[in-house]
Amino acid sequence: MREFLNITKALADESRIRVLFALRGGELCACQIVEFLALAGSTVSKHLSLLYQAGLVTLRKEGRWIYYSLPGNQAPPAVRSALKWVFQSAGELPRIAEDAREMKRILKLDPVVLCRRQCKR
Amino acid sequence: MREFLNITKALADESRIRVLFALRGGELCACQIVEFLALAGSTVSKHLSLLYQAGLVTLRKEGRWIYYSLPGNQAPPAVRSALKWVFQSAGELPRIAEDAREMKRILKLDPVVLCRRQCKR
DNA sequence: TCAATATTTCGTCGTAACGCGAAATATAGA
DNA sequence: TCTATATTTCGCGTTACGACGAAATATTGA
Repeated sequence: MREFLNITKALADESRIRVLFALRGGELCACQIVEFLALAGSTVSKHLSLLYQAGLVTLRKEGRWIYYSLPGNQAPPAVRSALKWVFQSAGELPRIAEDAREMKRILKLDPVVLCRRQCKR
Repeated sequence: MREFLNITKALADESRIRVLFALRGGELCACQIVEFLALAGSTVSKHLSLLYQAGLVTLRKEGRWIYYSLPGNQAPPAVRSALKWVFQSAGELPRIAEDAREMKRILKLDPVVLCRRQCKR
């Protein structure tokens, strides 16, 4: 039950839903997600941690970057079906469409530049 | 987005998930759900209100009783698929199995007796 | 109409969640 | 080794949520 509620609680926040959709385009490093959500790095880190604990995202460390992505077929059935449900049910929402456009902009930027800009603050 | 989050937020609580499963056996009046959750009537009312606002349950008033049930095929797709997901993903949890046994006990009782008992408190 | 009763709404309290900035951790490269 | 940088952890304020009891609302039946 705890595990199942970890999933539902992780899904009960707009920022985290938006991250899941953003990851549909492929893996993203933390600094790209910070830029995308336009929240403090520490806040985004917490959101990603909750998604990770629920099993809704996986991560890959490469040097000092951490790349997040959606889990593959090895994920538990509850996670797989949760993601399937979210993508089917919320995929047409206006906010998600806007986010997709914003994501295109971010992907054109160099992650190195993003990180530097965020550290400056 | 608001509507979608109403659903995910409604699912992010153990009591409300348990109610959804309880309703799989058919409609229940509020006093039966109070007995089932073993919480204050006002608390249960709030839970049911959240589920109702999310569209995850429907209600039917009959005299001074209010019967809650799962929505039928007229429910929006997001709601239908949410319920399908919940029932598939959490159906095997131990807590849900215990609840099913407890529900059998409650169904043997007369709702009138339950209500009277709760009003006495 | 009046009393009983089924359910909700209101006011309050304690706890959990979201937000931030500052400090801590970890890695890369000079 | 030392510095820059990418990310997380920590501490704290504010807001949201779940719990309760008391009061309010609505309906039935005497």
